[in-house]
Amino acid sequence: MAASGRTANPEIIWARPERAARGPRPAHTRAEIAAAAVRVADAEGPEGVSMRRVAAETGCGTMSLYNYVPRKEDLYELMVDAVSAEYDLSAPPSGDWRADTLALAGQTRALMHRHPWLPRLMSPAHGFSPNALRYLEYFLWVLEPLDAEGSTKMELISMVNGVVSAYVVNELSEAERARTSPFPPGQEHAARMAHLARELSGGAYPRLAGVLGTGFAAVDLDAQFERALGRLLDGFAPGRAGRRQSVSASSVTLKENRSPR
Amino acid sequence: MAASGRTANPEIIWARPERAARGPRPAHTRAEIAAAAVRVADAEGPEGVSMRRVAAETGCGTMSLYNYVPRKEDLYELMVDAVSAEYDLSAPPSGDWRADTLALAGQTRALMHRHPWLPRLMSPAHGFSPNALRYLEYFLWVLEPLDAEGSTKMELISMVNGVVSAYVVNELSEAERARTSPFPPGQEHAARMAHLARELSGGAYPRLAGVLGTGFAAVDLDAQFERALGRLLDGFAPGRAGRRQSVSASSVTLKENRSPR
DNA sequence: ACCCCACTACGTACGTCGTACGTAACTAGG
DNA sequence: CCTAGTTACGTACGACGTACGTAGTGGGGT
Repeated sequence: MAASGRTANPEIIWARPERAARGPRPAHTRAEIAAAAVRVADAEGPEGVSMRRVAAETGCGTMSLYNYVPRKEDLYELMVDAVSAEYDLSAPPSGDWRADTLALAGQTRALMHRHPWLPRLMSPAHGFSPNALRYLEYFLWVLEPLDAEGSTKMELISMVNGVVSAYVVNELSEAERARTSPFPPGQEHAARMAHLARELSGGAYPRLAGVLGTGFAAVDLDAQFERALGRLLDGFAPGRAGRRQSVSASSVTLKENRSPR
Repeated sequence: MAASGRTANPEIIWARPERAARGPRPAHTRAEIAAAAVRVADAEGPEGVSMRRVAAETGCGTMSLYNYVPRKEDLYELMVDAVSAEYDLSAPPSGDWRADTLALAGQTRALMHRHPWLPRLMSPAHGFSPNALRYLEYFLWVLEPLDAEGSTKMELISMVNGVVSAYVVNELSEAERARTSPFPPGQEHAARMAHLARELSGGAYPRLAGVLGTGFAAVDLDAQFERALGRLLDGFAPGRAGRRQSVSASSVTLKENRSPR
């Protein structure tokens, strides 16, 4: 009969014990495999993370990996959890939830710079890994001085992480594209810019041409990041909590144009 | 000798003419192929979009696709541009940049609900497609009443799109996971919830347990979406433009912990 | 102490993917 | 009209995720 490891249980990987009660002791650990996968992704990008490659990096046969990781998607989950251990959550919150949140966001940004594959491999469903729980708990601790409902706090956390992720993806997009591109470095970007200049010179996009024409001379990315996030947090600051009534009147709700699919 | 279509030019697909000067007239158009790919992605998800599948849907041989699309990544670009044509940008801005921006964000959200693969396939590098330029131009038109620098406006656009994308990914994550999961519907989610409950009952995450324990009874997603975005826009509203000085003092900058890679 | 069997390790194999390349048919510019 | 550049597409290659079979291993029940 098939071994229990083969029967496809819809189990979360974190619910499955690392070591089975019976049988020989595994030659590797989850942490080892996660570290190997992270090493591969750091060095070769997320597209380099294949079961064969990670198995080779771990030092075991390809199919042996499936004893530790039932599906490749779970390997991603292991990877995200592994790098999430890099969060430094040792210092207790200062009491200034705004500053602490910005510091946390800064850590997330740094994490994503160290592991550029993180935004692509992270998914909202990864919220149950040990380090994700640790991170969430700490974030809620940071937000304790904030006078808001629990659901609002969770919303804030999601928004902050979403914004950080979006911001970093923008920051890294050119580098990522250059890394993936099969052409000499810079050539693709040059072709893009040439095309953009050609389009803008046609006069069909006057406002865009005006904005892009003035140039983006050496913006301070760190300052821009803080400014953008600070604006988001301002929206959560008490005292200005009220939604402006002029909004919901004119904005489009989704109900009327949701697809029937 | 190799045909020019084969030599790998780092050209942007939008810079390459749809119809070559010489040779027989192509049997299909870019729009046809993009529509076919969108049809496949809508019906089977982004992982169903293979060159073979799209070629079959288009009604041509697999390798004939490469006459229209040099690489698969360019097919993604075609798809994103194709659905971006669904934006209704006919009405001139009302003069209320805040309301108009929320309406635009609502359109983006609706678009992503109709095409759930959009957030995953969209990349910041897709900003040069015809419909992306049209969208950007319109957005800048909407923002004309806002007294801010061009770079700030571009920042706002990026942030809004980032937040909308992050929000929708969160909204759709459970449905997407159910669609991808090889297990009976709901079973995976149930297993996740059971695991979460088990973890929380251990007492290691008291704040998280408190927040999640109160339950999220039937939140109004539309209202939540508007509230979240409204908060973001509040940060851009003039009169409160100044960054709070307490911020940059205590927040973590990236310079000190950027990886040398 | 022993045995049994769940479990580990891993080689082989299948179907699918992106796409390089060769060839035949076709069509506009000289 | 010729001919060169282009379209159409079949074949083929290497890499992927992973189902499955088999051999070996070691801990719990007797």
